[in-house]
Amino acid sequence: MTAAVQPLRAATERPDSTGDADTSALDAIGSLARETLGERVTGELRALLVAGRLAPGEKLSLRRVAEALGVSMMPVREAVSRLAADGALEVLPGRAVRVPVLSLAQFRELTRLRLVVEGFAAEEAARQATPADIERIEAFDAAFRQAASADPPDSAAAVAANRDLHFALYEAAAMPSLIEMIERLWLKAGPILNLDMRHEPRRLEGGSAMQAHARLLEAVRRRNAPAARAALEDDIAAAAAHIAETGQLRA
Amino acid sequence: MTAAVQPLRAATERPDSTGDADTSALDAIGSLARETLGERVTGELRALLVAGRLAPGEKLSLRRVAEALGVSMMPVREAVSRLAADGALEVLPGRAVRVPVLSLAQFRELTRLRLVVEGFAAEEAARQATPADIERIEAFDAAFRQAASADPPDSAAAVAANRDLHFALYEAAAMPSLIEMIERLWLKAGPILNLDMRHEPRRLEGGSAMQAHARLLEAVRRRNAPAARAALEDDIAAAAAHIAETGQLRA
DNA sequence: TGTCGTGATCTGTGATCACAGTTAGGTTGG
DNA sequence: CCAACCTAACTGTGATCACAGATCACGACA
Repeated sequence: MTAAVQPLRAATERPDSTGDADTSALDAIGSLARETLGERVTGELRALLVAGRLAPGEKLSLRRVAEALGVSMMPVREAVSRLAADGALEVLPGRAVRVPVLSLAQFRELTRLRLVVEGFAAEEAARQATPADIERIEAFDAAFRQAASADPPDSAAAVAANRDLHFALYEAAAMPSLIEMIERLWLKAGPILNLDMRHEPRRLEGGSAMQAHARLLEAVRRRNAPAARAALEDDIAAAAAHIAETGQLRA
Repeated sequence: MTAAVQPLRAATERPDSTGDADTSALDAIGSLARETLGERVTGELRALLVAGRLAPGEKLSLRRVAEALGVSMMPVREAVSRLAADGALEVLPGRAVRVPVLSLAQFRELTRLRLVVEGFAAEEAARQATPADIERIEAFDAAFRQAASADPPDSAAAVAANRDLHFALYEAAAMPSLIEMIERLWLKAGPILNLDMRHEPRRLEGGSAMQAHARLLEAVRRRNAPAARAALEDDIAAAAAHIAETGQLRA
């Protein structure tokens, strides 16, 4: 019950070995600052959350997570503190820490904010995207199509590709704080959105996501900011509508 | 050098004594959850940051802050972790933790995001505001006018009233996650914005802020969402322009 | 058989200790 | 008089211990 948390691999591995293809070796030297254990745990939990690997309402135990990750309780406390500050986790007064269960109203608010913020990001991306940016987005789009069109659909790969696709778009806007904002929104909405996709991979077959992505890409290629926003809004709204209908949300 | 941090008052005071007039006694019992020490420290530091009491580049020492607040180092660590996760504080690799120094580009990005997000909040507030909401905003507006019109201007009071005015408006939108987003933005921009106002209270005399507030209030009273957005955008843009010209921002 | 009490076990929170790395200041050698 | 070294004090990070409170299961009583 307690978790899909797995041991952190190779504590000695170079922290900058995460394949950011566009960072030069020189930049890597500058940020040679070793990743702290707490940051590593935070990243691990964040990944689990946006991927929907941690279900809403699921309880986490600091000691359990610490043991599973092979570290002391201390870094886990730090990670949970950060995530709780973001609303990505919830720590009940005297109880345990758990993944928040969103009410329908909260989910609707989150969706409205995503429309505003990610819509703005899409506009800006359409204006600023370089050919290299567009190529990256196209690559993730292809990966998403493949995962979603498979039989049966590879939901885990689709979730990952969808995330990569969206953030490749947002990164094209070249606004770091904006990306942080969007990551926070995804952290909150991720558990329901992607848990659902994991449970009902058939949703992918409708193809509404693939269609929206196609329109989005075309708009970005033509530098049509309003069209990019519209396509992205459709993508978000379609997924949200499905969740609001079938998802398990609190009253 | 190290800080305007002051001891936490009355550790035994009831946490639910914050006057939420619209919560029934029964609900208050439910949320009797005592505020944790770490949360209290977080709140203290947040207040100092948005008020510009902590200057950009100023270094903080966990032990110093802990001693000043009369608590152990532990709660301070938690608070700093949270604020660092939000980008409101910055912890150098092997050095100390300090208030981030924004570059001009970062400040401009922050301003653009504020225009998008707070502009949306103003629109929504104009649509949803109740008479009670409007009264609260008017009260803070009056306080701001008084502080800004005094000779010499009471910059500290003006900063506080300005903050209260803006957040009273945003709270009228009744979107909790939206308010969290805006608080995060203020946390990042607060140090420069309000440090400057503290150093150059003459800026208040121009009256551009008061004028924008007046237009904002009038728009909200008439439920004119676009006008409210426009007025707020002018308010933000005017202050930002002043900072970008005279503020001390990194290249 | 149903219900309440009770203790063992778990929870997060806070404090204290230990440590490696950096910084700054003072001293010594040129 | 200047520069370089070197030591002492400080930094955040991580681990371990102690504690109050909540949960849950088991058992006794009605």
